[in-house]
Amino acid sequence: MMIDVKTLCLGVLSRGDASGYEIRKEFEEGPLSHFSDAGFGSIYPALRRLTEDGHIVMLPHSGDGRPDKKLYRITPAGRHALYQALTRAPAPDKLRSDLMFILTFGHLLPPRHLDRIISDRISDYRRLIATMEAQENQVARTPGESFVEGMGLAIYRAVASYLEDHRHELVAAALMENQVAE
Amino acid sequence: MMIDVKTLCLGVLSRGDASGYEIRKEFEEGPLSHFSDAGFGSIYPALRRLTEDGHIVMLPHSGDGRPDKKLYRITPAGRHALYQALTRAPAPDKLRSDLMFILTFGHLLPPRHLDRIISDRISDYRRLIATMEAQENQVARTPGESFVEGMGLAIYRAVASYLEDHRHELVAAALMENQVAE
DNA sequence: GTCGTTATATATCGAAACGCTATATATCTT
DNA sequence: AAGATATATAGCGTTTCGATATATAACGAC
Repeated sequence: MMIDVKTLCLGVLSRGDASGYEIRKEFEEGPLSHFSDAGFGSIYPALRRLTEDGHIVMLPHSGDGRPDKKLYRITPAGRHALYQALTRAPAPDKLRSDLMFILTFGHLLPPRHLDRIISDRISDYRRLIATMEAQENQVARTPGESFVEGMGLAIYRAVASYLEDHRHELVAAALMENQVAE
Repeated sequence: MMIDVKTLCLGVLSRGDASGYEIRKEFEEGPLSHFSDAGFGSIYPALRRLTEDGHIVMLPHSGDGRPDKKLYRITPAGRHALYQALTRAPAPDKLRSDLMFILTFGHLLPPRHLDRIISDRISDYRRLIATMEAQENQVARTPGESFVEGMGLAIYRAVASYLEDHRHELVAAALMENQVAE
């Protein structure tokens, strides 16, 4: 059974107080962004449930900045719940990939479309890899964060390289299928 | 916006008639298993919606075997809907990984637990890679299927190799953290 | 200073999916 | 024959998704 959004939020809050919006930002840009995702529609209900569970508390308003901003802090009970989750056996990873689904039928598609989506995805990954490499020694990271950042990089490199090395095979199959159809 | 379970089912049915259970089996064992997943709780409602949409039809009972078995067939309208989805730009891939979440905090965990979950995951991947490699020339595949199978293999190899090459770094950090705590 | 744009911030909603359970039939093994 | 496993459909409460709504603060251009 996979780690749920409540636990993901506890993970973010274990590193410091945060608002719902800031937690969402962590999922988009922080160390968690490579392997987690959660939208507002799940974060806010999760924060409410965590508050009811006593795993987090909402801090009193600081009086400066945004009057509507709610800051949350993890409690000792929340740290314990997080630790329980971290010392359990991990569920298998789950990947959802439109690209791979589309490429399964790639030989049946217009070669131009096929070539475009592969090119675009290679560009996306190469850009992301360059950004991560540029940040590699600029950002303070824990050993764990460095480890998974490296792991994410290894995955992105493998995918980009595979697409670069093998794209011509699939595009050729699409061209041949195209000729057979004519 | 990601490809939904309806479209995934159309993809399976585009290769031949199938029951709900058989579609689920494709997500578990077939070419789709590396990058898609859908449980019965989403497949059956999706099949019902696809039937209402006119994208699939339920075949008359064959009279032999299971009396409760419902076989579905894709319609021309269903093929068109699938084609529309396949010629759209793919959404970014989404990975959910308990392992990477746990490893983010790995240096804070008991080194024995850490070592165990990494070892287990390496074994899982090495076993999966061996199975895929053994099947590589035994199973009839379309060019698209071969392409994404190779892509899946490249990812699994990258992850297994990274874990093998770098595990000692994280375990050492956990041991040091352990000593500091004592 | 004003106005428009962008960022920050919380919350909600309908639809879809998740994870599990229930029930039933067929097939296989002992 | 009995028990275990595989095949088969379906449902259910909970969670998540993806989008939208509303509001305030900050920023940039003029």
